[in-house]
This record gives sequence, structure tokens and C-alpha cells, in this order.
Amino acid sequence: MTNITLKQLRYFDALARHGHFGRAADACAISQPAISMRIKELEEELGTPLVERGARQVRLTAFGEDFVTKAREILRAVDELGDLARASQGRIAGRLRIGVIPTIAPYLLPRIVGRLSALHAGLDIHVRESLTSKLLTELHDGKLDTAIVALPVSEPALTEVALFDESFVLVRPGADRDKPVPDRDGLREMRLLLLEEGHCFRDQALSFCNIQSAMPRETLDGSSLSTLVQMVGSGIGVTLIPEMAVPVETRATDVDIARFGAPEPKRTIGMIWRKSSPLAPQLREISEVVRDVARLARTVAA
Amino acid sequence: MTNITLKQLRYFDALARHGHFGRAADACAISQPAISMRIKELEEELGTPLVERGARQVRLTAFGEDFVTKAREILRAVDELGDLARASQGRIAGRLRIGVIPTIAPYLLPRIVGRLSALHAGLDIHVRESLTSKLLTELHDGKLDTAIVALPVSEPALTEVALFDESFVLVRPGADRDKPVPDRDGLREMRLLLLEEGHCFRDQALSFCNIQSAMPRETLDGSSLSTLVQMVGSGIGVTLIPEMAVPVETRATDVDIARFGAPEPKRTIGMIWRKSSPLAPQLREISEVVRDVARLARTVAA
DNA sequence: CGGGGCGATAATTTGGGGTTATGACAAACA
DNA sequence: TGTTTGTCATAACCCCAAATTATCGCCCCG
Repeated sequence: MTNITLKQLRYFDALARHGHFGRAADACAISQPAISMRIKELEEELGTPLVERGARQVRLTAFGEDFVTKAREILRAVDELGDLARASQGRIAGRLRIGVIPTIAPYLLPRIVGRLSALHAGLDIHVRESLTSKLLTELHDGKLDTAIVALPVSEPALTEVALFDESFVLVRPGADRDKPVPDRDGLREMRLLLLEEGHCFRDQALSFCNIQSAMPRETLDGSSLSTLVQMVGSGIGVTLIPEMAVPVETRATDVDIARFGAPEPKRTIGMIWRKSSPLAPQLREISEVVRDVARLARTVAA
Repeated sequence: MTNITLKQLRYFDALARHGHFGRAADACAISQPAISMRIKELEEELGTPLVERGARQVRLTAFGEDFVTKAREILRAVDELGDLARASQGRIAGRLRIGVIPTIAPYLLPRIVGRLSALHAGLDIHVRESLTSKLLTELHDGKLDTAIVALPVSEPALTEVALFDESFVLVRPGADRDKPVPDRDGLREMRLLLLEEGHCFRDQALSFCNIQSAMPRETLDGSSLSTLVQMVGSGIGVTLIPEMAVPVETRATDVDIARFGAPEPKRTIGMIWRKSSPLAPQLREISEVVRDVARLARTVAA
């Protein structure tokens, strides 16, 4: 393990440049004895002289020549470290790992990624679609920088900002078009198709109907909103979907979309990140962008 | 002009390695506050955080990851400055860190160390025995000056010189002494004991028998050639060992050693070092010595 | 031989970088 | 829900490394 310091290298670089202790010292804004001592010390550590102190001039030894080129490479590399910092500083750039729940991802993510990429050229976005519980774990483990989930998550270590509220709408077979829209109690009597266990959207829908999740119910579970809507289209039952999913999911299926009267079921979608994350300022800024994108997406949908 | 110091980089390297301020401080033989302060200072100079301080763990930021690789390059370059000094004096002296694979080390290393120490009084030899993959990593990281492994390694940044070829011989229970020597196909039918995954010698033996490593095979894996030979002695199966290992490993066990007919299995042992190493000329000279030593060892064995 | 330029050495000061002790806070625990 | 524990930050202090100024020694030159 060497004890060479960057100061020694800087002084030696200056000395090699000027061929003169006094002027090198000036260049380094130090006194002449200081540089003399540092160079001597460096030579002792290396066990070999670097400069030949002539009567009227100092000249590098052969080894000193080799040494100074290597030393300059190092000094340059160190200076570039500062640039590296400046390059990646402040601005939104580099890798951003974002997790989104499956009942949001297909409808919002393409727009988010598009907008963010357009706004921030140097941004390298990695997307992960997964259930809330898994997203939270990955957030904690540092596998994700942020996530978009339904609030609240109520984790003290996480910051959560609300993005928007979204209503749930009823999806029923096209044939039911003219029937009155059921209320939450009426809904409980119908054959309600839901996502499988683990999706927060399932719990949110159940809670609207005042049904205990644990209660054994005869429901047919679909694995994606698409599947659910397809099944509704074949007359198997009814389902709820977030309104943002309406344009995409009901495009090619004969189903009827009906809004509920008050109290309208809805959930709050938000963005979360670790309070300790150094990206926090950037993430807050990003959350503004996401909110904009979402508002746009929802006005288009409505 | 940056004020970054090598100490800061060394400490940060340690912190990145350990992911823990306290342990990193231990590794640097300083107190925990010292490293905390230095890292904080570094972050202030860079104007950007390097690590995310979680309650239970310290994690590098994306920028920290970039930074640490650059920093390590610099630290290695600085360490090489010391080598440069020694090399420029022409002599072979100072610290020499040499890595050797486990299927070579016991049979060759004592002689190598003995000879080199005798030839070069000022030489301080450090030996490391490990698998090829680990040796290559340590070579790149500047933890080793050179390594003796099976060629080829085909790394563009490394110089490789061949030292010698060594044949593999069959080790079978003493009772099989009078049976004919199997060929590579016959070998496939026998119960072949091999080193565990990761040893290059395992792969070399398998490739001789034309067996895919991935292929699920019923083999009993030993962790050293000694163990393998002992197991063969108890009649469990057969194995291959490099001929250099014969005198040491078969001394006290009732086993039969048989050479294969053509095509005889063999491998090439060579010495490797970083092309950028300032010790390159000395290492080449050392490789001549090692080659001599190996030739001597093998004629004794034969 | 005396003077001036230059680097080395000596004596002294100062602050960077270390230490120990302690605080703050989140996570784990009971 | 307190309590304990692990972990990093902060505070107060200390010391030696590395400056500074002053001076010396030396060689070349006039």
C-alpha cells in the first residue's frame, strides 16, 4: 500500500513543467521549501530520485520522465471525477427504476415513459409491473427508485404524493344496457368477477361492496382486466374497472359501461419513494409530470 | 481544480465494498466518524450524494456506482506508480503477489518460491491459491501481480506466456492394475470422480471425455485432488489427475496410475499478467525461472 | 573573491484529519 | 407500545503533517 498523495503528484507535475522549484512553488501557490520537502519525501517513498538537481537547473531523471506521464494521467482522471459529478448532477438523468401496479400500468405507462423520455434526454427508464406488496419490497431493497400504487400505503419510511383519484365503473353485458345501474347493495347480488388475490384493486372493489375479502365467495377470478371484460362480454357476470381502463379494454367487446351514482367508488393513485432516497427532489418533479400525463389521459378517456 | 484526495477515494472504495460505515472504517484501520466525515466532504465537493444512508444499510446511488469504478481505476494506477519505481531499478525486488490455481499450487509452488527467493534476495513473495475466475478478477483489480493458470484465458488486457504442457493420468484402484487402460469412451462408462464446479481442471477432464458439463451426471465431487485419490483408493471410482500431482498424491495410497494412449489428455499451463503492469519485464524474466523449475519438477516426476 | 540565484535545512505555526464521547433515529424486539 | 439495538452523524478535543518564515550552503559568474 503506497502512501503517495495527490498533492505530491501535483507538485511534481508543476516541478516537471517549470524545471524550477521556486516557480513551481509559485504555480502551486505555496512556498519553495514546501515543494522541496514534498518532492524529497516522494523520492524517499519511491526509493529512487525523480529529479537531478543541477547547479543551475533541475532536470528529470529517466525514471522521473516515466513517472510524470503516469502521474499526469492520474491527475487528469481525478479531475474528470469532478466532471462526472457535474454531468450527473441536479438534472434528471441516469437510470430511473419505476414500478407500477398492473391495473394502472397498461393505461398510463406508455404516456409516462414517452413524456419523461421526451423531457429528459439522458434518462434511462426501467419499468417493473408488479403487485403492491412486491413493489414495496423492491422499493425498500433499493431495486426500485419509485412506484405508482394506490394510496395509502402508510409506510413511515416512504414519501407518498397523491397523483389523482380515479373512479370505478361498472362493466356489464351489452344486453343489460337499459337496466338501471345497481347500487353497492345491488352489486352484491350479482355475479362479480374480480382479479385474483393480491391485487389491490380487488380489495378496493370488495370494500366498496362491503364484502370481507376473507369471506368465501363464489367468484370467478380473472388474471387481468382484459380477461375480466372478455368474460363479461360473454355474459358470465359483471365487473368493475378503473375508468382509465375503459377506452382500451372495452374497445372491441359488446359490454355496457355504467357509472355509479354517489357514493361513487374510487381510489387514489399516488407515487411513492424512500424518504432517504437522494433522488427525492427529482422524483417530486417527476411526480408533477406524471400527474399532468394522467390528467391528460383521463380527460381523453372521459 | 478539484480538491479530491486519495484518502477520500480509498475510504469510499472501502465503503462501497462493505456497504457499512463501521466495517469500512475497520478495513481502513480508522474510526467510524473519520470515514463518515470524509465521505460527507467528498459528497459536498462533488455536489451530489454518493450513498443513500438507509436506517439499516448503506447503498450506492447510481452516480456512486459510476464514481466508484472510476475511483478504483485511479487507486490502481497510483498503486502501480510504486511498481513503476521498482521496475525502473531493473531489479526484481519488493512485493510480488502471485496467484496459482489449486491443481497446480501444491506441486509447483514450493519450488517456485524457493528458487525465486534464492535468486532475488529482496523479493517478498505473497501467494494466493484460488480458482481461475477469482484470480482473473484479482489480477484486474490490482490485487495480484501475476497468476499461473491453464491457458488460454483470452483476455485482451492480459499477457499470457505458456510455461509447459502437462498430461492427465488415470488413477484407479490398485486392484485394477492389470486391466487394460480405457480410452475416452471407456472412461465415460466408469464412475468418474471430479473436482467440484468451478475448477478448470474439472472442465478439462470432462471435455476430454466429451461430456457436457451441464449434463446431469452421477459423480461424487471431491474438493481436492487428495480427497479424490483417497476415494479412488477406497474403490469408489476412478479419477484423472495432472501428472505433476502423481508423486505427492499417490504416495501412501494403493492406487494404480495409468497413462492414456493417444490422444493423450493434457492442458497448457501458463503465466499471465496485466499488459499495463510496469512489472512486465520482470514478470517475463520470472516466467523463465518458473518454466525451469517446472521442467525440473516434471523430470523428477517422470 | 564577493554577490546573487537557488535549493536545502531549521524553527515555528496551523489546520486537516484523526480520536473519543455522545446524539439521533429507525428497525427490531418483547 | 415501550425498549433495546444497530448505525450513522455531530461535537469537542487533540496531534502530527505540512505549511510558513528565516536562514544556510553552494555553485556559478562577474
